[in-house]
Amino acid sequence: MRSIMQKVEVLKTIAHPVRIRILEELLKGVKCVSDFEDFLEISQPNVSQHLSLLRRQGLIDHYMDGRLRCYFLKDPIIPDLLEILKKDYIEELPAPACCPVTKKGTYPGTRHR
Amino acid sequence: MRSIMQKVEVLKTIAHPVRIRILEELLKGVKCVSDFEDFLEISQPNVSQHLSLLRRQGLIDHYMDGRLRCYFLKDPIIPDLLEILKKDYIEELPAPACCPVTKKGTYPGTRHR
DNA sequence: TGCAAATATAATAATATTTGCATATATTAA
DNA sequence: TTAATATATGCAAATATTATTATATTTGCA
Repeated sequence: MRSIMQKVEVLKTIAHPVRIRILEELLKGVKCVSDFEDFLEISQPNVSQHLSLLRRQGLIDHYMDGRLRCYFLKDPIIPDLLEILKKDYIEELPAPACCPVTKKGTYPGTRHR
Repeated sequence: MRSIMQKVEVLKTIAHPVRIRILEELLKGVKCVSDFEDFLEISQPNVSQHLSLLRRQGLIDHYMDGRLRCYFLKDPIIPDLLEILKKDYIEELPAPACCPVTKKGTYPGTRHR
């Protein structure tokens, strides 16, 4: 099981527009740095920076393909997370029945919304 | 569908040790502020701060129960995300066959690991 | 009415993150 | 060997996040 801090690390690592797009792209298959450079329209050093953060966190890995570096997904949590983020949720969660007992005792409650 | 930026917002909001613990606790049921104060052993303003961020992002909501504020989960993505974070993954993802064609052409590749 | 409990808000200070830019390194091709 | 391509690294400026302290608001009750 991941510790709380490991969970936080994974989430923080993914929580960036460029990195989400990199991961979504890697879900489709292997890509090299210059592929991302075109696709994301950001500078090469910036692409490398994001890739190397993702790699440090163990979320992706790469192999050498001549002079290209081919990146691919490594941590199995990624496809699952991306799928949930893509999913359409229609309904909110059911609001709990009013009013469960809390530490301080129960009062007649009025719903906020 | 959530936009990229909405995905980033959700992830960033969850990516904090205190907020993960708040959400995990709310998964079990309704809790009021002072419950969290004891449970998390942080100051009341700090609890309120995290709760109000979670509420601003639409992840939780509350109702009044006398002078208590009872918080509960609202966004249905939360239980799904928490479940995935809890899950134990044994194996890494299978490494892709070496070497798919990339934009720049294919070279005889050597695996990095 | 007025007080106390529960909670929220605001301002601040400390810290962490992100970004852009310049430069360094490594490999290959000519 | 040199030029070109691919990638990595270091650093400073801009920005964001966090915890803390002080203060405000709301509610129930005496």
